[in-house]
Amino acid sequence: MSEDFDLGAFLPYRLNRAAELVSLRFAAQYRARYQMTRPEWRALAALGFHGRMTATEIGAHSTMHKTKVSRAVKALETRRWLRRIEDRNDRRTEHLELTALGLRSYRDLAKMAQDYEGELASLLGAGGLKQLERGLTALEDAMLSGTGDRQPNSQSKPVAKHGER
Amino acid sequence: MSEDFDLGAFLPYRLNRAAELVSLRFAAQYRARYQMTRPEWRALAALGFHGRMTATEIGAHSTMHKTKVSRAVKALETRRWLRRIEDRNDRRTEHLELTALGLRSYRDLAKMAQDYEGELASLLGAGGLKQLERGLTALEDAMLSGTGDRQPNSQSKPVAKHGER
DNA sequence: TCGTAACGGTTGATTTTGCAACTATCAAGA
DNA sequence: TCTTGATAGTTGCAAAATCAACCGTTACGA
Repeated sequence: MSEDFDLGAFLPYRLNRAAELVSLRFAAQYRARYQMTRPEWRALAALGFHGRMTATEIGAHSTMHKTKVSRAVKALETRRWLRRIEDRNDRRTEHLELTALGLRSYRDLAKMAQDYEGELASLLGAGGLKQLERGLTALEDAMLSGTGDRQPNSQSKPVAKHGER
Repeated sequence: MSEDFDLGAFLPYRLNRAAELVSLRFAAQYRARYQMTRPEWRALAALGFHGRMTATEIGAHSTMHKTKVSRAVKALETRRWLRRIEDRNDRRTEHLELTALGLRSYRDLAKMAQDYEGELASLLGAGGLKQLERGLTALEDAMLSGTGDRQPNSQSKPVAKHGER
């Protein structure tokens, strides 16, 4: 059966699995506490951590598609956790900023995140954690700078479907 | 703003990002070549690699929800890439097996996967790869054995037999 | 040998996503 | 000024993921 391809060792497979295991557990926490979705938490975290930023910046930062960001922002706005501030020089963009309410929630969630991180760290042990972090750093560097953009077209027959324009 | 929580270093965040970057690029390949979805590729890979197995086993292995597996299997069956084999002792379960056609596609895809893995490895460098792998192993061990909790499945199973490696 | 609970798997409804097309704005030329 | 082409962000819609209920079957204790 197995020829020489080892599925269990295949990096995308392992990474996905790991990411799922790690983030689902945390997602369950903020979901239970605030009924918030993952994109919402991500946007909130970005804003809380970096302070005022635009939707596009949030997207770039958290690798979320702009529609996801748009909807997450709308949801947070509805909760009155953030407000939009227009740019005087460019009326297309809007700067986003957490309200006091939003900031409070952010702090609470950041605390939870830290706790969770500590939990993970102790589960992993110092050695495992360090290796994982280094490995991830290497990967990030490789993926982002190594090949420039993110259009996947290395080898393989393209059967381009949509696309023109 | 930032207090002491560092979003950019938050493990779930980094892992998700990494997993996305790595698997999306590969997903684009098999999608372009065979018009197949991620669950389909996963099911195919599991079957191709492990040989005959049941839908539940596939799910346990690839951490896919049973409905996802069910639909992926149906799709693969429609393509005539797999066949169902009934169990003589238990008429609820069905064993799944790739057809010759399915096996051929699996081999082709496994080849692509290997190529991709090689590409990743060279991007990462020997050191980075090794660290990432070790870190992932540590994480897997920690998450799976460290705390018995499993996914939020309505019908959870008693600790899947992860003969994994 | 019932009755009940659990299991393997499927289906339909609901929610979430991703893509494409759209609005509105800006910027640079001709 | 009038085009043409980007850019920021939103929205409609179709594909995909999730959830809950379901069917037929099996396991097991009373």
